Order: sequence, then C-alpha cells, then structure tokens
Amino acid sequence: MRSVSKPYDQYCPIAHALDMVGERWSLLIVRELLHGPKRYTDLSANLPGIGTNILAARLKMLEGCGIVAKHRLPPPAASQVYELTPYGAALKPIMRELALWGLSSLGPPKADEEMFPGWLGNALDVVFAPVAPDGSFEFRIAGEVASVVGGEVHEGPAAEPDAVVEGDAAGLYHLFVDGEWQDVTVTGDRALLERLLDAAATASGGTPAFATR
Amino acid sequence: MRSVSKPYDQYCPIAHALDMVGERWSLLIVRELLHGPKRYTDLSANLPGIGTNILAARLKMLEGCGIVAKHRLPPPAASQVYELTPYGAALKPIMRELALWGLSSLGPPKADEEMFPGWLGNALDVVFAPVAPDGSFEFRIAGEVASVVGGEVHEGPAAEPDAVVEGDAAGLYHLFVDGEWQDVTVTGDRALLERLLDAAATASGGTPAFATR
DNA sequence: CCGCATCCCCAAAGATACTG
DNA sequence: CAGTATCTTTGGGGATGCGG
Repeated sequence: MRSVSKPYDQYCPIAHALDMVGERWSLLIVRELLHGPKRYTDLSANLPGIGTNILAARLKMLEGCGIVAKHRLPPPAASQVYELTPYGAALKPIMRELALWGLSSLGPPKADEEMFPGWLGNALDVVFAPVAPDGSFEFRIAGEVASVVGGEVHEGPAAEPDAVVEGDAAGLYHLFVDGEWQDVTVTGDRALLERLLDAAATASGGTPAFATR
Repeated sequence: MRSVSKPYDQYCPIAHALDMVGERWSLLIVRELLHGPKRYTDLSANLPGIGTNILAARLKMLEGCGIVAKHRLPPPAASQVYELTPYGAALKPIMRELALWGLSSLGPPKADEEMFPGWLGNALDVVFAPVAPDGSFEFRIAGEVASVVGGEVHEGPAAEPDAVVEGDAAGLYHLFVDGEWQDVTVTGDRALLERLLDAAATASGGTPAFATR
C-alpha cells in the first residue's frame, strides 16, 4: 500500500480512509471514474485547475491503494484508461451521501456556472441509480442526454422511456430539491417519476437530507 | 457562507461538499464532535499534530459553513465548547460509510498504535449506534469503557448490560471484522451481540464492506 | 496528440512562542 | 484556557519540456 506523505498517524478507520482519499482532488477523480473508465486526458479535461503533475501523483496514489487500476486498451486503440477497482467502487455509497449532503446547501445553478461534460450521467448515477425503481427514465438537460434504465445509467436517450424530463440545470435542481415541477417539461408517467424522486430524496437514514439545515 | 481559499469552482454537490469539509483535518474535527460537544483544548489533544493555528482556522471555517457552533457553557463553567449543528450532524452517515470502507483495509492494530482518549465511544457511535438492536451492550476495551443502550452510546459502563465484551483493541477488531470470538471475553447474551455485529457489518448497500476488496 | 516529468513560485500546513 | 503571531517547510498550481 502506497502511503501518503503526511499520514494522520492515528489508528482510526476514518483517518486511514482520509490517508487514502483525503488529499485534494482525490475524491473528484473517483467521482469522474464512478460511471466508467476514463483516459488521463479526459480526466484532466473534466477537472479544471488540477495541474498535470497533481493528477499523475493522485492516480499513482490511488493505484497504490488499490482504488483505481490502469489498463491498456486492446489494439487498435493504443491508449490506456483508468478505472475503479471493486474496492474503489465501494466508495460509491459514500459519494452518494456526500453529494446529497452537499446538495442541501448548494443552491440552484447560476447562469454562468460551468458544467463539465458528462455531469448529467454522473449526477444520475450517484443520486438516482442506487434507488431507482423499475422503469426507464430519460433526462434531456442543458444539452446533455442521459437515461436511467432498470437502475443502470447510460449516456444518451432511452429506447422506450416511461418518462422524459426536459429542461435546464436549474429546472432539474428545483424539481429534485424543492419538488417544483414547473421549471421542467415532463412527459410520460409522472407518478413513476415521482417515485424515483421520492426514493432519491430519502437518504439512507429515512430523512431527506435537505431538511437537516 | 465562509468560502475556502481554493474552491474547486465546479457546480457539483460533491465538489461543494469538499469545499466545506475536504481540507486536511476538517473531517477528523467532525469525527471528534460526532458524539458530543468538546472544548478547544480537548480537540487539540485528540488530534495529534494538528497545530493550534490550523485547528482555529478549521473551526472558523466549519462555523462559517454552519457545520459547528460555538457555545459558552453556563456559569460556573466559564469555558466554551464546539458542537455540531444539525447540518453538521447530518455528516454522520457519511462518516459511518467512510469508517466501514476504511476499516476494510486498515488491518488489526499493532501493539504500538496510539489510541486517543474516547476512541471507543467514537467507534461505537459511528459503527454500531445507527443500527443497534434493542438491548444494552457494554464494551471494556484496552482500558476504555463505553456502552450502547437502545441505540445510544454512553461513556462508561451500562446499568444492566445484556452483553459485555472485554478485551483489547485487536480482539475487538477480529471480533467485528473477521467474526472471530476467541480474542475477547464475552459474557451475557451472545446471540444478541451477534445480531449487533451482523447489523453493523451490513453496510447500507446490503454487502459487508469487508468483502469488497 | 497522449501521458506524464520537471521546474518555479506561492499559498497552506507544521512547529513553536507568545498573549488576553 | 483559547487562541494569535511568527517562522519555516512542504505541497499545490501553472507553465513547459519531452519521449512514445
């Protein structure tokens, strides 16, 4: 196991976890890899401001801890990709809780907020996928299209969606956080979509994370 | 809301969460406050290596984010304490997941590992309290004594414990992680204790965190 | 182009001394 | 007790270089 340069030096599972993924950028790299392998350059592009040396160092660290693995794609794609190991993928529930907790004080997106490519699939994967009821949902938000089918998230449209949500990022925010439907266009099975939203808003404890502040 | 000096500048709930609690030491301070208010000096004592300026800066940051609050104790105790707000206490499920994830690669304690005071109550609070069945459990581990009664954790012994676990830190580790009972002394209702262990080992997803690597 | 390694500079973290 | 002030060290951000 590769060790961080400044470990906390406490025998504590939380301190140990933070020694592995507590450094700056580490969990955002994990976030990028949550729904599929990515190349070094794509990681760099989706993490504005990271600096190539830091990205390389973090990847080496995560690899040393058994959280990510580096694979060489079969020819003719002569590039290499990073992907989460099962141990790294076990961080998903943590990312989900962290996202719900952060969302409760994030506020709606401003018009000038920069959205990185793939954010919608990312959001669906973290927030909806683990609790999605049977059915297929398609989201068309701010130019991105992604769908949740049987608890699996895919980039792009669904084949025969039971419900389609269309709008911008602020509309999706108000739909999910505030339960306001007027800022998005919903077609199809509204009741099923409502079940999805309710399931997602109910964090593991049974209390909506948004009611805690 | 107080802002971190180097924000990630992404509209993403995870990035926003990390802007609040992602800096070094922040989550360990939250850990210290998880099961009750503490004074500045006690925080400093339980976080070896933190440096007083960093502790002061982090507390100010956490206070500005609405995660901790500073209270002055009523006379004659003329001191002040820090405690989690409801918003800060909502981090508990995250800390629990993080602890279970970290525990799966932590390994048993070495003989020379330093244990900070209150670690046992902390561990019980994070790992057992949210899932504890009815009943009262008393733990006497490595000089510390704490108990779980009706899902609540208290420092010190239980009044009429249904089960008592006695031993050292390594024994508790092997009991919980490996399911080996021979390194601790258990008296009372072993079946009830087993239910507690099973409930705790089963993380939110239904899979024991320890099987993922 | 992709995947880093190197270099420089500044800001944050560590250590210690000191003060209301 | 509860921090602030100061100094040193180190990690991070940004630009650039360089082999494959």
